Amino acid sequence: MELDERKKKILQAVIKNYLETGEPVGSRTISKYTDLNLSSATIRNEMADLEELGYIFQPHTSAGRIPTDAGYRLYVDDMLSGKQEELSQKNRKLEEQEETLKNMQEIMDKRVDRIEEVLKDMAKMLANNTNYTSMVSMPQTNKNRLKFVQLTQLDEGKLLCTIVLEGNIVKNEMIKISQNLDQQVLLSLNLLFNNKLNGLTLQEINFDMAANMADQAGEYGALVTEIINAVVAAIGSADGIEIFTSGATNIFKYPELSDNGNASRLISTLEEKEKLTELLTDSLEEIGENTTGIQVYIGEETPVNSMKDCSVVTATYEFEKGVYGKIGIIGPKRMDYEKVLDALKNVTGNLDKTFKKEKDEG
Amino acid sequence: MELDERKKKILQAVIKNYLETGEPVGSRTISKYTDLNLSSATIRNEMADLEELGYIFQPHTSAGRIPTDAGYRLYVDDMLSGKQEELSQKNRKLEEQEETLKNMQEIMDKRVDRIEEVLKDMAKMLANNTNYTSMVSMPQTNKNRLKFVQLTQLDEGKLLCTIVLEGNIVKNEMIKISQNLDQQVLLSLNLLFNNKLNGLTLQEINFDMAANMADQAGEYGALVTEIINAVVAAIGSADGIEIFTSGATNIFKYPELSDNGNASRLISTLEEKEKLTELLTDSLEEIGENTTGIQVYIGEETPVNSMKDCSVVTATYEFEKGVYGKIGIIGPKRMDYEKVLDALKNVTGNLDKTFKKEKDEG
DNA sequence: GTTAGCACTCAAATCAAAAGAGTGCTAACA
DNA sequence: TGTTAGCACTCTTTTGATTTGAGTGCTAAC
Repeated sequence: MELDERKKKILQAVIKNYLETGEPVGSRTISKYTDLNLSSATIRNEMADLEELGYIFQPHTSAGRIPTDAGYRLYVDDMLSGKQEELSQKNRKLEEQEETLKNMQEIMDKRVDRIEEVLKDMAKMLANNTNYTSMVSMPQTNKNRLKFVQLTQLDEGKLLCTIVLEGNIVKNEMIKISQNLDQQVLLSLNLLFNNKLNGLTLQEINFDMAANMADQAGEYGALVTEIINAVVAAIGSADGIEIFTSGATNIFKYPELSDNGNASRLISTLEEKEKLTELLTDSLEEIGENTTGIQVYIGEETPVNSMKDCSVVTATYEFEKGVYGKIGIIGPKRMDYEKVLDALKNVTGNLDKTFKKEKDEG
Repeated sequence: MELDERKKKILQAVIKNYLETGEPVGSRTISKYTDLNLSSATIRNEMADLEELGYIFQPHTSAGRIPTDAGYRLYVDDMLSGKQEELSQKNRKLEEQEETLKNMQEIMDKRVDRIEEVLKDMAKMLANNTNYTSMVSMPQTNKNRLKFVQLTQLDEGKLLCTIVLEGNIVKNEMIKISQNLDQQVLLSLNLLFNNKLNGLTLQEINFDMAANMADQAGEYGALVTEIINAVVAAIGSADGIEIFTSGATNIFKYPELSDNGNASRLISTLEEKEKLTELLTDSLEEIGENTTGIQVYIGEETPVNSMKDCSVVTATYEFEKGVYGKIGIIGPKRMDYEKVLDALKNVTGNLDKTFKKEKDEG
């Protein structure tokens, strides 16, 4: 048995209907809903086939059908392959997105210096707009270049190390030192670091270089090593992957996500954030020019256990050349994929533009 | 009718029992539970009186009694007045707190530079330990003194302003400037700011001073004003009151907080955080030497709407002289007040010590 | 290949009855 | 006069039986 055109149409009708209502859909509904002009009996036969093929299933004997993960997958892949895209996009843009776009502009016009703020606002807007939960990761710094280091003696035995990365991400590290430094020494250390480390990525600051610099610093060798460690830690520290979430409570709008202690588990994951990194760091390397950087996890496909009843859609934005961040949506499997994909494309597009502009003028 | 000793004992018994079980408690239970040696019938009479006095009530005719807000209030006030404190504290210390204390030490031994980290860890530990939700506010900066300002030219037209407050709270502001500055000017500007503003609070940096400094700066007057504004904004900005929460999902352990959409409302408040400021900024001024800085809101007493079924206990810690932060617990009205009060006292005590030590050695 | 018709299945809603916890009140008791 | 035993009463919760209704699969006819 294979999936002919009619079966495909019926499957799509089932899914669309289920997305809207959240109720299992029966043959009678489809018989009216589509323009196929088939009786419910015929639809029933076809649906039995679709069930056998693994695209839909019945929660119990006397209920309508619900899409399986495979069913959703087919549906989403179809959508991603872009056959219906132009059409739907046009419709949406006109109807809904108008105000979305206005909001977005507003957020972007905000002081652009503060990426964190921008991203948080973005997440909030996305969550409000889609009625799902959203998450954003700060641009991954592990490929980011060091732009500037500034050492300042703050107290006896305390050195404030201000580290600026390409794209003006600022980090502060406090270093405890055993010896006190006079202004002169501090100045030359500052020079040393900016000369040697400027423009380097985390990977490029390797052991050799550190040893080399320590040598060069003579009696301050130990200190230099200490400082390099701090810089490295600041840039690439494991908790460098900062993630913000928004709209966690939207999950209460979908009983399948909030009943039976699911809410607790889900919100726990959102609160702890560690698991989210799996969704937002994964496969950054795989992104080529040809793909959109969009990834869809449906149900069991997600690597996060508490989200096996969810679908997760993530998209990649480019902060600057080679430095990416991700933005994602978490919702029920019966989410409005079309809307979500549109919204994400929109947002990442805008982010890309904003950061590019920012960079050009800076 | 008044509240004699026996009634008080019975009320306490009712509350204690209810705290443990979460079920309405009946006369028979009390008759056995207490050492009063009274029959259930007698207890019933007394309970009827207590109900009339407004300290307990029946959810329905054939159920046991539950404490009212007033009942809880009496109970908590009694506890706060410290009559039974010594006894219970000793018991607790021995039984439970031992590992708590060990945890705390561990957290405190962490790099102390990072208040934010310390506070977050503290909140997490508190939540885990009490099984309630916790929140912490960063020390209020609006009374904090400026310690150090550092201006750095970052790009064309961009000035990075690193601001360190007493207690080593570091903030970064990015300032867009119209004119470019050479190294020499930057140096003297740095000197100017550190000479003039060092050690001042937000209040002490007033208009006169700003005008004065602008005058003194000659052709850079406009720029100086711009920078002072940035400094002031950085210190006192409305979003300066940072709040961290932890253990939000603990509310699912208490049906009265999670049923009927309560969970959604509560977690929403925790996520948005704005409302929490009402709990964590309120009445900082009222704290004298004599009080412990502990505040208990029971049910309707809380200023936050979504928490009318909760009790909130907050405590104040001293970050440094005159600079306070707060730490709080949100739980059901039937929370274990004794445990919570102990835990909070413990934590604030430790925070005070840590920050004092930190300051002394710095 | 399509459809009408019908028997069948099973979840969900409805309803009635029973169980159980706890009370208030009365009458007896010390 | 305060305390207690006893009992009728109330109201929630549990349980079980019945009904309802949506939807199916199958068969036979078109």
